[in-house]
This record gives sequence, structure tokens and C-alpha cells, in this order.
Amino acid sequence: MNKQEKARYEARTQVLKALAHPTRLWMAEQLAEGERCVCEFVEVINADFSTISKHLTVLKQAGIVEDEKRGKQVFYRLKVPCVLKFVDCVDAVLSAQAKEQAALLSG
Amino acid sequence: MNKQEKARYEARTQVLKALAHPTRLWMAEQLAEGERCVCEFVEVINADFSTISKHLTVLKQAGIVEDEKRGKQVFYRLKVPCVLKFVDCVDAVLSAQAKEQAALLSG
DNA sequence: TTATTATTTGGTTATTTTGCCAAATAATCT
DNA sequence: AGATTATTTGGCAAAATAACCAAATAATAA
Repeated sequence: MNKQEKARYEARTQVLKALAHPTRLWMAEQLAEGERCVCEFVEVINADFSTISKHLTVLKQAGIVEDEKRGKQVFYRLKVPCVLKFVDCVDAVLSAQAKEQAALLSG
Repeated sequence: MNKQEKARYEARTQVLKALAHPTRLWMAEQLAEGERCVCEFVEVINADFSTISKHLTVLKQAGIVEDEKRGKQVFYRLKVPCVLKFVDCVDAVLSAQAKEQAALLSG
């Protein structure tokens, strides 16, 4: 693996890392249904607003979301809809694991 | 978000986290082409063999790969092929970002 | 202009992750 | 049995991440 390849894998990893946090993954899914302002997340998520803001910054820097300021509020939008498809595969992994666990217990 | 929902997002996150490391993502992609024994990774990846073994354990515990011991060697296989599709989406994110950067520089 | 609201940024601490080394295990070979 | 090879496990130090608080910014309202 040369330098260029390595750089590519590190870039990919940044995107995955951005989604690899419960709050951020949840927010990304919410944004799939339409834009949200930071204040909406603040109302629903049980964390300091600075924490939420920082999570959104992580998603933004990863290129997953974009933001727009309108008045006093900042709205975030999902930029890359295919992020959703992640979840289907992840759930496939989880259900496969659940089946295995069940088989181990019963048999 | 209730407890059950929260647990679900944490489980999903575990799978994403497992892939969110350059070495692990690369190994997962290699395994998509067919099984590999640990020794093959050790030859190619510039890291201690214990490090490589631990990375494979992370992938295994996330339910992404499975292992089989044959003789002295342990072979790993990709259990959930859809993991590959991650990469397509991730690359879409990256290329969108690259375009933006280019636009910023030129305009 | 001052006050208020919405959000980001800086700083600090706690937690998690990573990677190496050394030691333990397991299978094969002599 | 003892030696060798392949891999995992335990432990530790360094690096990265996460969450909170306080302070800074920005837009609007009074």
C-alpha cells in the first residue's frame, strides 16, 4: 500500500468515523427526512448544545452535511443521501449476529 | 429517543466504528476478494502482528468477519458482503468534497 | 444601544482507541 | 519431548475522542 492509497483509506475512514457515533448517526438519519436547525436537535437530544454543535461540525467536515444560516438559526441538510444505505447493511450485520446468538443459546 | 432506540444506535455504531480505521477497512476490502490468513496480512501491513490480530478481532466482534483455524493458521472471511457498498457511498462523499474544493480554488 | 437568542469556539478533564512489547496458547515438525 | 511457527492475550503509554462549562460571535428585538 503506497502513500496515495494510504491517504485514500484515511480519507474514507474520516467519513466512516463521522457516522460512527450514536448521536451523529441519529442526526444524519433525521436530516434524511429534511433539514433541521440546530435548535431542533438541542430540544430533542439530551446533551449540551455545544456538544451538539460540535457533532454537526464533525459531520460537516466529513462532507456528509452542509449548513446554511437563516436569521439567527443555522440549518443543516444531508448532502449525500446514500449515507442512509449504510444503515441497511449495518442492520444486516446486526441481525446476522442476533441469529447466531440465538442459535448458540438454543442449540 | 427511548432506551431501546438508544441501544440500537449504539449497536449500529459498533459496526461503523469497526470499519472506521484505515487498516481495518483495507482488510475488509481484501477479504471481499476471498479469505486470507492472518499471516498474509502480516506480510503486507506494516504493523506488529499483534496489532493486526487485534484489528481482526474488532472486525470479528462487530460481526463483519468470521474466522476458521486450519492447522497452524487462522483464516478470516467476510461475513457480510454488503460492507463493500459502504465504500461506494464514502467515495461519493469524498468526490463531492473534492469538487467543492476545486470550485473554491478556481472561483 | 442594550438585551436576548442561537450557535460556535476554546479549554479542561475523562474515556476510548491504538500500537507496541512480552508472554501465553496451539498446532506442527524433529 | 523439545523446538518452531502462527496467532492471541495482557499490559502499558501515547494519541484521539467526547462532553461539559465558560466565553465569544452573530443576528434580531426592545
